[in-house]
Amino acid sequence: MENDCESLYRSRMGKSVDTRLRLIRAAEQLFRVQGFSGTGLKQVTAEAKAPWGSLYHFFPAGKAELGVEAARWAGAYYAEGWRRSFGWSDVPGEAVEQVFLMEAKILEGSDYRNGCPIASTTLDIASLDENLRLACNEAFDLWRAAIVAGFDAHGAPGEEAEALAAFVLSAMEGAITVARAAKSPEALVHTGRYVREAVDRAAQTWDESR
Amino acid sequence: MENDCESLYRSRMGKSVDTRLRLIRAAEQLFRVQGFSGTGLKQVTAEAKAPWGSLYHFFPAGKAELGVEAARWAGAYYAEGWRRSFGWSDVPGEAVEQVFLMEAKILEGSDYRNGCPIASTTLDIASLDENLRLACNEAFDLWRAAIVAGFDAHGAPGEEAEALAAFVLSAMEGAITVARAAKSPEALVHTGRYVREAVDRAAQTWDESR
DNA sequence: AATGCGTTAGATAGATCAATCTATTATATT
DNA sequence: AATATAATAGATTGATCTATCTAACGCATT
Repeated sequence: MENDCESLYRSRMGKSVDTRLRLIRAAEQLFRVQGFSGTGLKQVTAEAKAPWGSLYHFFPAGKAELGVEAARWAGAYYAEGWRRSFGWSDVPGEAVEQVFLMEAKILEGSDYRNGCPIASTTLDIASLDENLRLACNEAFDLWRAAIVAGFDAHGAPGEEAEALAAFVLSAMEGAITVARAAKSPEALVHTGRYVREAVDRAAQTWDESR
Repeated sequence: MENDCESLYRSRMGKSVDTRLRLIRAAEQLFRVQGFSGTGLKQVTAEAKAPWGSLYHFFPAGKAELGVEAARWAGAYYAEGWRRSFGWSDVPGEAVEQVFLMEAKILEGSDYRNGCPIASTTLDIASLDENLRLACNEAFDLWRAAIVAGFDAHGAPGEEAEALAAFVLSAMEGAITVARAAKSPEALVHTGRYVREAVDRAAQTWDESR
């Protein structure tokens, strides 16, 4: 419903959407580095090169609303990343491990600052703001669904695909956290290997001829 | 060095250590619920029922120092928990899965507020304060070492024990995060099961007769 | 040209933040 | 008992935070 309004809105207006999107993306990037609570709105407008007045023009409910939109944006964007990753290999375990290794590269390339905006927002605010918690959960759910779809395409039974995807997503999120604390890719590399083995083993029982 | 000073200090003084420890524990608990940046020092003193002046008496460097001590306390405390958990079962995979299920109970019993103080501090501040990052990393390292010791006791080769422990720890941290966003134990239950299977499979190759 | 609306612009308020400061109370040692 | 030091107590400061407010600007359509 709101999405329909939004896309209609976007098709009519031009420049303003840029500002709105720049604010969302700046928030999302800052939340990755320093969390939701650690990020000030002044900093968001500065990073987005957006005027202060525009922030409350586009997000009348303030920081919480911006957080929800940042979570939605990250949810949709990285779900697409997961979808693409399953095209990297016909072996689902291999594709999943590649995501871990790619994430390790991203962390290394950003001095371990470029983490997950959903995880940091969840740990900061999920217990205090129900709307933000739901937005974070929906982002995780989109990612989980993308992983499930990747397993489904290889004939995985629905229930196993769901459980396995929850495991893959959890392992990824935790490995990012541990790797950031250590400033080392080790957690991602080791976790990625064990996750791949688990996926490969599960995939052996799947019916590829479906 | 500082630890020697501290224990000497503690053996002489009585009540003050209570206050100091109450501040650390209050900080640790608040960081779990709402993260490092989301927690105000006023709130810490209120929760600890400690006078404001005592905070800067015991932690002259302020919030960062309190965060380091909270991370150290959590590191030592939960390392002991991991150590105990390996006494719960002779099968290491079973013991590890029990930790996942116990964590699920802790989350359920706290309305999914009682998360990991190290993870939330890492995602909030690890990129901005090197001392805090190191303290978080040391906490994760203590936990990882405790898990390694559990595997070693079953004859695991050192290198495999290290990698497997990094995987177990990452999966646990991520599952807590995802479970909190969902307000559901599912991520912990599913992740715990796949982690147990991975540990069991690895343990089959270990020499129990050492 | 005039009108209307979306957007920009930034000053400002009011609350809260971390941190500093002085003074008082409690405790241990001499 | 006297002294020194640790700990308590809380007022206060200056910075920063979120949010509100008014005014101006840009750009359509009329």
